[in-house]
Amino acid sequence: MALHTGTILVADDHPLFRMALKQAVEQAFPESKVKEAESVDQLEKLTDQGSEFDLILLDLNMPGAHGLSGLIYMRDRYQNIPLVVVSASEEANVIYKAMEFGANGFIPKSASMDVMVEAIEHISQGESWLPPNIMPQQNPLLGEQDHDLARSIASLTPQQFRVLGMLAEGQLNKQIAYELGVSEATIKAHMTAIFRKLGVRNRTQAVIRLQNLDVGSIAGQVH
Amino acid sequence: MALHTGTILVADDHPLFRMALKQAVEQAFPESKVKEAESVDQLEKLTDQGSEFDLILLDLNMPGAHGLSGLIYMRDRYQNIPLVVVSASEEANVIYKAMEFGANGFIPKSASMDVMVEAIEHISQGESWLPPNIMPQQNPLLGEQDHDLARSIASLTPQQFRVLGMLAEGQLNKQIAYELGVSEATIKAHMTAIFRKLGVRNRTQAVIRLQNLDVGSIAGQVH
DNA sequence: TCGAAGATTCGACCAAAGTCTAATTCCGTC
DNA sequence: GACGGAATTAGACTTTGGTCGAATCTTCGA
Repeated sequence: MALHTGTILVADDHPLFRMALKQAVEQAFPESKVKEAESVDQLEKLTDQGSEFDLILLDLNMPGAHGLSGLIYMRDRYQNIPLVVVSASEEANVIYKAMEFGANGFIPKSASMDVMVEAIEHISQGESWLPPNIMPQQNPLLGEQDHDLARSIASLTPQQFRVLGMLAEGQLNKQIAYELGVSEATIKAHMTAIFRKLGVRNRTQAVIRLQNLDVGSIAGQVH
Repeated sequence: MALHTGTILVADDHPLFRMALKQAVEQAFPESKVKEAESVDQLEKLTDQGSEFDLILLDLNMPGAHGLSGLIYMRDRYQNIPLVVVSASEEANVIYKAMEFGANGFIPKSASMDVMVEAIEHISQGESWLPPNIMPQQNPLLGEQDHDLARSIASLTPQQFRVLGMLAEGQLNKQIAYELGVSEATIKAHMTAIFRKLGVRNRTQAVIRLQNLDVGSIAGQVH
């Protein structure tokens, strides 16, 4: 694993913040190359074109990454690459869950440049990193069904994950088909496949199942 | 407002915990009458039959109360009655939101009997009450759209709120119709009315809109 | 007591969602 | 370079969802 250099990917849809992250990376590793992506689609294009990365900084609020499901999906696709979650949220709950879903670190967007540099240095050395005020969580927050759901999401194909994301935004099959440039019949076929993998019967239940990821124990489990 | 006595309603689906709450109430106010309900439906039956209460202890995980939406709905229906949220969740976020949505107090289920008694005493005197480790929140957590949504939920009729709850569990119109003993056409009509009030076009968007209540800023707002 | 407004109910009709089958393309392996 | 399996695509068909108009029922105040 690259200790001093390598190619680092910054995936965030906010241009200013992407720039700040890039600077932090370059300060920590002057020799490193930094590439940028402003959506999950762009990120996948880069890797499809053969780009290889030694570290990914991932914003969970970015287009295409829908909360923790984006992390789960990415974690499975790039298993050997350290993955750092960058997020505006500083909820302890979210941070713990991100780590349990396999993030190598968590950098809050409110962090100072120095802290970001420090975090990146730690993580690139194979250590994990958490915000200073956050204690490492001992007892797992996630239950068996959470991991089931994670496995389901990880098993989605790229196109299916894209479709699921648009479903989670409440779009109609017709709209999704138009945006992806395929027929409505195709989207329906993807939907059926997604429902099978998530273990639900229809789109409403799919959305409910997904929301349990982020909400978790707050509102109690649905029987 | 009854300072020393009155009728108090304990609404919780867990029998053991209902008993514990009842004891706490009787210890705080030996003169008081305690009535019990194990679902929102039962609670509404009691008030429909003319019962009047001076304080309601409400569990948000109870059947029929779907998270914070249950609080919003109840708060609007019984505006002059102090409403205390009792919940297994101790997330600061949830507590603050509950208070912003008009709860008069928040009692975590992990609290000791003494603490519960103290909380009930405070609230019955018109004061608010929070768990000891929770600081009163200064800046509002909720945005304008949250209050819009709250107004929408408050404007639902009892039957519509029931239907919305079952929708949020992922049930089909057919199933909801069967459970409520009406025709499927009726449920569809309720759905249309609910969508209008929530400002959405279909059931999937309705579920998404509701989830923003509980999740709030955790995963960021949808475009 | 008599409306008036809202709540609840329902049937008919149209739109959207979901399933099944199957063709085509893509990718890694032998 | 051919083969096999998975992904993507799509058409035909069935089921579910959603809107409209309208009939009862309730409730509350004139």
